[in-house]
Amino acid sequence: MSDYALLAELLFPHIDKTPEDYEAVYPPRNLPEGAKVTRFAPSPTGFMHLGNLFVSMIDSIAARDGGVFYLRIEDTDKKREVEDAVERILHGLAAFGIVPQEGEQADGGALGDYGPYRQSQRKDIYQCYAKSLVEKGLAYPCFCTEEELNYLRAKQETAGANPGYYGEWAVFRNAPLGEVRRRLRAGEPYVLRLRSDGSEEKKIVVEDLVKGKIEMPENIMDLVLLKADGIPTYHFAHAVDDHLMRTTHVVRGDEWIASLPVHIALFCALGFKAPKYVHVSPIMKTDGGGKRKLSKRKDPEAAVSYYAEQGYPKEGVVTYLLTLANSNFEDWLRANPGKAVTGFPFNFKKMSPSGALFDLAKLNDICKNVISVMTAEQVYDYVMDWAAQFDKTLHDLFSADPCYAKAILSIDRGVKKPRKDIATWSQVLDYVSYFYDEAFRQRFDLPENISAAGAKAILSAYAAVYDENDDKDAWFERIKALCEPLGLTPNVKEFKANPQNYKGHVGDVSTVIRLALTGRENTPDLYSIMRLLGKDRVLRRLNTAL
RNA sequence: GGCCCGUUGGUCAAGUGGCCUAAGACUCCGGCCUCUCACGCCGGCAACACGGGUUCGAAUCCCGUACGGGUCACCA
Repeated sequence: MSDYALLAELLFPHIDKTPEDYEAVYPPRNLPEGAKVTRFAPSPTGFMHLGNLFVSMIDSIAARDGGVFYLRIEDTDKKREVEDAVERILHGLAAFGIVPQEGEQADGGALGDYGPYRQSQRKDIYQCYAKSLVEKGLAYPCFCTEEELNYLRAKQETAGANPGYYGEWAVFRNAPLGEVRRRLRAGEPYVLRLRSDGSEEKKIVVEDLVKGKIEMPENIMDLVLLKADGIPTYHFAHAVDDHLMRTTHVVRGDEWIASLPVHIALFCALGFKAPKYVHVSPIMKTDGGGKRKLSKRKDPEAAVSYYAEQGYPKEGVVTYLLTLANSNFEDWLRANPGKAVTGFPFNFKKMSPSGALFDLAKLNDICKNVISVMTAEQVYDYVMDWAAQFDKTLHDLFSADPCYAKAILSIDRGVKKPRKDIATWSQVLDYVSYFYDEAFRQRFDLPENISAAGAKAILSAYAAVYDENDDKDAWFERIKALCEPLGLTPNVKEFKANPQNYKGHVGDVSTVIRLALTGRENTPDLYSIMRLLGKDRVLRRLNTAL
């Protein structure tokens, strides 16, 4: 038995499976040609960053056409773990219509044949591959303490060498078997390190699907594979899991690019074929003069939950994100109205290699468009869902009389040029408030060109002739008829041509009425509003406005 | 500092050597429509980071500079 084999047995006596056993348990997936296997692999902190949503969305859309998108929990760092994290992650995704077909579930179970999907439950698998690496002389135990590592770094600094555990500096790289055995017997803690055979002179080349060709020096670090507690580092788990779970495309933030040499080295040492990499740029925001990544600590809009709370329609957020991912998405949407987003021919290569600035104005515009083409019924349902959780006042108002609520939402909806007033559900209460006596605050801010007496005259004259049975034309005729006795003109064009001849025009009349009925100068179509308000409310407001 | 990535209007971006007098969308500003507002329509402001090459010809290819970002853990 070789020293390596001896060492492997010494380190992992309890591991009796071989990599071949696992290969048999997790065979290549039987999928249609070209189908992609993607995964979302968060650590269970429970916090969903906008970037996480962005990546998951890409994962999920890439796995269409017979592929698989699964959720894997990377809980190799117990310090960061949070209760209920998986549930929160799944909720965060589902709120935007993203549902992994496979992987960890909220109830602690899992879907799929390639599990467990929680890294803390895969210890034996990692150790099996670690053992095989030791047998091949590609990994070894290192007994350095934190202090020793600090000392090493200090020494490298004074020597002008690059810091790190590598080459000549790797103290346990060639430790004799006897010493290892002695330390092991003494119960000294150790980590397992890769015995790197890389050379700085040589390059690795990775064809990234968004960044293109990336060339970097080979890895020379004897990086940690297994931590002192026997749990793998991200790098080692990535190689083992993505191979065994047969991931074809790894979509992740581009902060991982720097680790590419390490990952390539690991896939190579383990004898695996590396997946395709899709390194996406972070979503940025401006800060002072420059731009920076959306920060979990400083920016509330970095959290996916923010959009739910603010009441952004999920389709709007997804559309915006998709626009950032593939800028032709908006054009496609316009050309294919009503089609499900899953029909969009998403393309990794159309993703921008540089980071996009988050643009709230654009998001709002998209959301307004999205909501404007919904039916009143749909809007009502969404609003109720949102209000149930975030706005009791609105929820009470809307549930008291659903028909009335839907009638309000129907104004200028379902026509060729629908109104676009609403960007978020949280704006709905303000939008509809004057339809409800409970929420209506009567106030009358006199427009500049109208006197209090003039306004009063208009209101009383109108109250005298108002007829709730008028159709729209009759209604407008009645308002126009009010003009001349009061020194105004019903003809706006005429007014514009000879403003000196009149005190105002019919627009001023309707503005005064509008003000009395709604408390604001700008609203949707007044006639529709009055029909909904009904005779009693109209007359009461007309009479009490001033 | 080493290594890597990026850089077209205020923002997202099209563009893969001649079709670029550089598209479209958002924002902003005019105007039209109009009972107000919104919608819609018409129009406008506004960009290839800089310097060298290669080429008949460069936003596009190469080199350098500047600026921005990332990364150098027993975190992911």
